[in-house]
Amino acid sequence: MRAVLKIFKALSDGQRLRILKMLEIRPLCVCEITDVLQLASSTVSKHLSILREADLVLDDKDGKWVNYSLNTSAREQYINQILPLIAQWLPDDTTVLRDAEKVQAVDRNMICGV
Amino acid sequence: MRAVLKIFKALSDGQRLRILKMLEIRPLCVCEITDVLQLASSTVSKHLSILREADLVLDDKDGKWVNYSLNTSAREQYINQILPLIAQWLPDDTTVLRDAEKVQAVDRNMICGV
DNA sequence: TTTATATTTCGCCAAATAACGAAATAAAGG
DNA sequence: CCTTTATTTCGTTATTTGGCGAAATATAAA
Repeated sequence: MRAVLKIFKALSDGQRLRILKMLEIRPLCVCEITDVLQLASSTVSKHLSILREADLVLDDKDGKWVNYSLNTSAREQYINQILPLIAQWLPDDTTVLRDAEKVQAVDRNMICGV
Repeated sequence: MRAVLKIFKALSDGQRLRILKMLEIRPLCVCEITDVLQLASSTVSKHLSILREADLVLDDKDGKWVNYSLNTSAREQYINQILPLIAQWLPDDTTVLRDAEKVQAVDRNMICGV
């Protein structure tokens, strides 16, 4: 039950849901997500660690950046079953749509280290 | 996003997950659930109201009892999609199994108003 | 009508959580 | 090596949440 609870707790926050919906578009680094959510980078980092601990996302180090992506082929069935559900949810949510536009436009070389 | 968040928040508590798994067996009244979870009835009532607000369960008044049941045919797709997932999860969880045994044995006429 | 029972609501307290900024860590580039 | 940049960790604070018991509500039974 611990694993399931970790997943639902990870999913029970608006900012983290927004992050997951953004990662459906493409992998993102912390500062790109920070730019969209308009939160402190330490806060975004914490959210991402909660998503990672729940196995919902993967982190790949790429030089000074850490790319986060959806864990679309997890060992756990929970993840494999719930991520597709979320992927088809909220297609018309205004916040999600606005975030998606921002993700399209964002370039880590421009926005990181302003 | 509010509706989805409400659902995930409702699912992100161990006691409420236990309640949902118990309701997979059969509808239950508050005092039956209270007997299994060993919490104050006011606490159980609060948990049930959170599950109801999320549309995960229905409440049917039956005399002095209120029967709670899974909302297996909800209007919202979220509920229709997530309840079947949960139904196939945690089949071997020791707490869930122990709760299930207790649900089989419990009789509201015996345990309510001890 | 009075009493008993089931449930909900309310007020309170302790623990968990989300947010921030500052400091620590790690890698890139001059 | 030294500086810059991206990220994480830590300490603090405000808010939320889960728990309880007492009081309120509603129905059944006597």
